[in-house]
Amino acid sequence: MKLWSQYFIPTLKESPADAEIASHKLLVRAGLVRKLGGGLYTYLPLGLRVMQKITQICREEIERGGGIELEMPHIHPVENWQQGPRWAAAREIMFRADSAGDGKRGPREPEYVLGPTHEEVITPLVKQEISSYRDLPKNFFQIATKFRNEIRPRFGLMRAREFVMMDAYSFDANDDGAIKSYLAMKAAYEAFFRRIGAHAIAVEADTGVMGGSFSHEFMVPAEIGDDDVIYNEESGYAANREKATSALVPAGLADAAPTGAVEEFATPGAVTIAALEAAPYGVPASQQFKTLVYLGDGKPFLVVLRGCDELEEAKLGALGFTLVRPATAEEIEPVMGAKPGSLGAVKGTIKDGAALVGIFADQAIRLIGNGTTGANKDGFHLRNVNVARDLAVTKFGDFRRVRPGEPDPKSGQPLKVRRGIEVGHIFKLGTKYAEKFGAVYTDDQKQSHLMVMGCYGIGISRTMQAVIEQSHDADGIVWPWNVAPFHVLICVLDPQLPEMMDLAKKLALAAEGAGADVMIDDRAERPGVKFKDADLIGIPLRLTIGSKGLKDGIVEMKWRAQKDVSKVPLAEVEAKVAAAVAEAKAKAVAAA
RNA sequence: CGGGGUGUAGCUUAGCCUGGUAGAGCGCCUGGUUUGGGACCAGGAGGUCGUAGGUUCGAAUCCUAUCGCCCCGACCA
Repeated sequence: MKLWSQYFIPTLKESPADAEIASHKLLVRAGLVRKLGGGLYTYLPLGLRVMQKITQICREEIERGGGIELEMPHIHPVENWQQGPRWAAAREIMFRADSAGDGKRGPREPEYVLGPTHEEVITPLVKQEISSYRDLPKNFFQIATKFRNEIRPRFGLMRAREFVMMDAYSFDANDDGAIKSYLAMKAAYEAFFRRIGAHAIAVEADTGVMGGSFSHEFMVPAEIGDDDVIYNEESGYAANREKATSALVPAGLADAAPTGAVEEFATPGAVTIAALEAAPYGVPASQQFKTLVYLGDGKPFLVVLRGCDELEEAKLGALGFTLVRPATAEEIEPVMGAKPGSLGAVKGTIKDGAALVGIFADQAIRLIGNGTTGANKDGFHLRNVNVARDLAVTKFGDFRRVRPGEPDPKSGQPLKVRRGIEVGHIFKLGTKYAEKFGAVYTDDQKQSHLMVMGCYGIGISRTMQAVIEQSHDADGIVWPWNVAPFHVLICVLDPQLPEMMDLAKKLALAAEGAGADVMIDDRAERPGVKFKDADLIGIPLRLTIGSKGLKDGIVEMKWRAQKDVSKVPLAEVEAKVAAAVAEAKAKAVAAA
């Protein structure tokens, strides 16, 4: 048991000026964290306890899912990253770990970076240590601090420059094994989030800079989340907006027949979809082709969409480029022969078609059939452009952003959208890293093969805040039992009376005997202050010992999540407290 | 990095427009009265007004630069 007066819980009546959302305010007000600088936080004793509880549950579940714990350095030789597949893309977010000495060593290139994640460390390690199929599969994990120079830290621990993450890396002999490892981790994640009392849902996600073949994000639904989840409850479909697709284009859609010859017409000054929709042209956006020019690793390519659709840039990741960005107007004209606003992908109209590495069309343009597009000649457009006959499409794909209300790819029912906080992510990586680092093993036929990898992350510190975001009320935090910094708070209203403190300690022992962490509020504060603080820090079970109750021979027992107070006769209180703790514990286990 | 906002005591802030040398509440310290939902009274400590220039007899206030922080966007656990 701990005595509040001997502990350190600096609660605040007012919210800090720089906190905007409930969970961020409560983190600070309840004395869980304090800010050092942008995206940098001290975990105060109470916050650290919560982190430790989450960490321990995470450790147990990942181990159950096949993980083996180790710990890697936070400082990485830059060579590891240069050798890996994503140095160009990832270096932006990495901190350099230069010497902060007196400068006598002289300026030098960064030789070290602070680890934002550890594929570049674990893969060489496994390459060095494992070379036989007999030693596979293996799944290594750690729970440690990560460093990312986020362009914009946000919302307290939600996006910090330094944060605690569980990261795991699986190595399998083949694809089947990798899928098995992936599914085991998915199950471990689900168990973890259930146990800590967070309602997280697995959604299909884009693989981003990690690369790899498929992935799921674990999202805690919350208004303040950074991500949009596209979902349908009945069918169970759920995907990150970046990845989400819909059944907008029917599976058996036949190509539309041409309606006439392609015809050029003058459109002076009309360089937007909206301008062509307006008089005198009157072409609905849904009948226009939108042609965008991008650079993939420096080489131009086109993306063609319906005029009414938005490009989902993340989906361009499927094209296999390392770095993708929109081309500038200066880069576009020499290739296309026109400025943005008059661009199109009609065969024979592109000035330097040979420069293009591809023309990628969203499949939804097939719904247009015959439409209007730019002529690659400033001030002119083409009509009667037939998708099958006239467009020089290299490949059709899914590049548009899905909108709510479109048919669910699983059931055809309308899709919905809601915000979520990403608290975990699992990737099936494939052999991308194994290739770069030469992680190979020998099978029972003396043949060499690349290991097939997966990687997995849970934002521990972010999860702590997500739990608060999901579980609080107007008075403060309402901790789920399994992550509460303490389970039982005993408020002693007259701590100067030894008999009250004796009773408090007796009850504390009873609660501890039943498996609870107990805090006694023995501060010389007025009752109102203690009750307000108790609600604020959100301890699940509160016992109140005061002269008023003792006169009637009772102790009060109140659950943080409920309104009613029960009065327990002194003769029964030890047993009742122990029973309440045992019951809460059992409930928390049953939920998991 | 683009757009917007903000910086005054440990915290929340007033004052700034219209320049005259900083005020409140909370917290803290002392004493007293209180004691079941953030008590009251009296006294007290605590501020180079983010920083650096400039204008002016005089700058928290006006101008310039710079830094920090917050929000929106692109990226991520």
